[in-house]
Amino acid sequence: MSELPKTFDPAAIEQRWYEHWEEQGLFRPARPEAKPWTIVMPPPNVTGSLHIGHALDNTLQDVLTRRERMLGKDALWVVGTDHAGIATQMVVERNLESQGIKRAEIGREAFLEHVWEWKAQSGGAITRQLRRLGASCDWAHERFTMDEGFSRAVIHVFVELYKRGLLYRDKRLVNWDPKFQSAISDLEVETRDVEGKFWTLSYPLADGSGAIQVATTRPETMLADMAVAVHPDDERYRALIGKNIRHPITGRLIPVIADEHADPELGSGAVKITPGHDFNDFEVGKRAGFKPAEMLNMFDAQAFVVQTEDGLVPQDLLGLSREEARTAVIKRLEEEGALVGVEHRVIPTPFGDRSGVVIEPWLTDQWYVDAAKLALPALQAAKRGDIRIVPETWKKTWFNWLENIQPWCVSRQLWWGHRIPAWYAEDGRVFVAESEAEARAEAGDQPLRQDEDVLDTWFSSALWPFATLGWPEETEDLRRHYPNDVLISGFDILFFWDARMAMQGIEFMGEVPWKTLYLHGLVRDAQGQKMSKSKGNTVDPLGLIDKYGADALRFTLAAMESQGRDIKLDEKRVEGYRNFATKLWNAARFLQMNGVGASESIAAPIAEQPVNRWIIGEVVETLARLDRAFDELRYDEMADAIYHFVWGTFCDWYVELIKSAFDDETRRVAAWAFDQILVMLHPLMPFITEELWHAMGERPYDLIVAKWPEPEVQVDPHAKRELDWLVRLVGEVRSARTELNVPPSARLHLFVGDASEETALRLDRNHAMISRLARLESIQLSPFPGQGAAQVVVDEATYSLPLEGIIDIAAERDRLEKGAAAAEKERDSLSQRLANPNFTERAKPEAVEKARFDRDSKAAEAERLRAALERLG
RNA sequence: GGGCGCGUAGCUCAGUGGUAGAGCACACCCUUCACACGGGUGGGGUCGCAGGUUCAAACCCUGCCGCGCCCACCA
Repeated sequence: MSELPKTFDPAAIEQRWYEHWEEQGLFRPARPEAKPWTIVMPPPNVTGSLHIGHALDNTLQDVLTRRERMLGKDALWVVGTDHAGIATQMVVERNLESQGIKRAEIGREAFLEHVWEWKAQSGGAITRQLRRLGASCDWAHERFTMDEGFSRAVIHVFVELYKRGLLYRDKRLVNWDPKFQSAISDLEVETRDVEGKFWTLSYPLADGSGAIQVATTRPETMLADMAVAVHPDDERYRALIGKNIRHPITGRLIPVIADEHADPELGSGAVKITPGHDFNDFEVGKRAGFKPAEMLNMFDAQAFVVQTEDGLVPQDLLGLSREEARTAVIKRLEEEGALVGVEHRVIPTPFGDRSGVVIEPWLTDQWYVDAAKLALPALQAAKRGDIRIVPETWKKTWFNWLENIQPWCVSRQLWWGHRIPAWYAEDGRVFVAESEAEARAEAGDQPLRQDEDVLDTWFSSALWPFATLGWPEETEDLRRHYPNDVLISGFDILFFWDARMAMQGIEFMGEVPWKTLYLHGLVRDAQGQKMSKSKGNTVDPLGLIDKYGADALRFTLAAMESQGRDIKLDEKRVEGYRNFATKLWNAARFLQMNGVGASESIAAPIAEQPVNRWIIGEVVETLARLDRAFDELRYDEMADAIYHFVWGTFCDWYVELIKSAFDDETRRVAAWAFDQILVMLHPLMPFITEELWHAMGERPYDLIVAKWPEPEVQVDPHAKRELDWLVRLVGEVRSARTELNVPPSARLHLFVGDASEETALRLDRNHAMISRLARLESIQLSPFPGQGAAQVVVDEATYSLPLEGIIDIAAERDRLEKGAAAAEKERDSLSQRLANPNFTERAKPEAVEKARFDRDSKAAEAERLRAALERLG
């Protein structure tokens, strides 16, 4: 046992304990016989740094993991990092550019070397930061989405999906990011409203018989127009269907076609069709018989105007950006008198979520996963309950998304990532294989060229729950730890990651990846604003850890985590829980000073004294609350249960009470109860609890691997009632003292009237404690004979506190009057209810019974208070 | 246009059918021998609005108002 310093300094203990746990292998002690329990950490970006969202996510995971470990299970928390294709490539590219190095100039291999170098340099940051938070993951088996084994799994999945017909190459419109010059998936597109214009243009009929008006928000794409569509039922245009239009700028002859896409209600009812640059028009174009390969394209990869296949784009427009082209096109139309009208309008516009530039629908060859086929089992799994989704409200979102899922574009025109295992022969044939050798074996003797593209980062991270366990090898870990027990993630990656994991997990493992999916909200600032670097309102979790300790931050995040709601983080809360840690620290100091050490037994000690029997019962009840909160994944409830027990029950009452009676029994019970606190609090506050665990005495093992309590003892109802009475009595006396302005230092005599035998016994048993807490000089079992006393009523008895002339009679009368009136009001309202036959006949008998009991006790209390008023004179 | 959620004490949030809760903030008192990062006592809410169901509604139902998020191709 070591003596504790006066104040708790988290910085002094956190690193020491973390290193100890890790060095001793305590995050995953060998437990081959134990029941496995598994969770995988959403892999953070390898070159990223810990933000408050990570802190929340990983706190929630660590809390569960630590408890499961204490429950004796083989608790495995898989940890690793993600190569984060676009994000990482972007950072490295920017770094190189600041040194004047261009990616395109140095080439693929040299660039990748730079990325690996950057990974080596900055890749450890986030894992070091996770350690500071106290994350007890299995570092010994840390993974990376581009490590050798994982990459093998990724390639294997690609090839398998291809063989199963679930993955294919296709030419169609994709969301093209002109900044990254890569395709991105639907999910990476963010639609934002932008102030724009809505132009109405006049397209002349080729035969000179008139013109059709069309409207557009993107006039520049008219350079690739291939038709004008009208609704087949639209009488106004029926005669024009099949006629040609001479395009006002290119002179291209384009047909007027009939298609239901044209909405007669909108604009003129006629719409220009640009299949190569608009998703709707692409479909219309296909219906009109255009093959994707024939669709006109007028942009290069950076969205600058290029010549169309038919060579009809005027020379002066070539090389312009989208914005310049728009201006130029409008100017020309104006000059030709083809511009009919302009109105201002809010245009929903697609942006790349990372690049922030406007996304261009662009015609390219890409690899697609048949997501609809993979989604079906994931959908059913949640419907059947094989995946329990918490909070349940997300179920509907899950269904809705999976039911309407579109093909998933998985190829990216990047260099950093898993290169697509497809090889092209000169004759155009494609060979998908796990290695070039295999492809060559299939292709025979001819030159092969590997696909230049890499896979979407999420394609690989979707395999996280099983590829980290050794798949496709049939390892022991895989057998024991798949499916995982829980997945904890922010709802912002529900589609990106969670749903894809479910899809891939079921496809390749035949089972859901996890039994429970817990979704938490976003961490916002104290004003409820989304945190962002540009707004400058981010909260640095490491700064908070420096200032208040990791335990305080963890406790705050858990306490504020309530059923997936967003968290408004206020530093005051962190401060408050730091204070809580200090409170616990000082309770430990107090116990130490009074000869309380480590408990000799795990089982609750035998106790005679009510105060000790009571606190044992309170531990048992707190444990039950805590276990329930864990079952329901209610982190706020976990925090609330332990916080109120430690501060409100243990420190405020038990410790205060036992100050007057430190005997051996009390020492044993206090030691046991405090040990239970350390165990129960450990998942939330691992550092301080481990420190105190050892500070309290010699231990055969560390707290991190201590046994989670099992409720072996019963609550003693007698002790509970007795202490409840004691707390109320002390409270009443304190309240009277304060309200009558009795100096805190004054010690009063207490006279007790109408005490039952039980009350007399209780007063006798707890004499010292009551006197101490209520600051009494004496307690006498007889009514106060004189006048001028403050009086309080607790149950059947009336207690008088003579104040020898210092009492303010008027104040005391007010106080008693207020109490009596309150009791009478409640009595009357209950009487009224009981007088209603509808209530007594239809309400549940227990409710009626309770109402009667409450009415009677309120009536009695009112009577006693009235009597006290009488006595006051 | 669809879907989800929120509106309870000054602030942040629990509470989901039986007499309104917590933390912080606020007021007053206290250098009581673990702790002022503390102790004691107290003030403060017609539970967004309006209907309905029920013996009984903050809680269930309907509508409305306000706020937020997600999904969706209105040219």
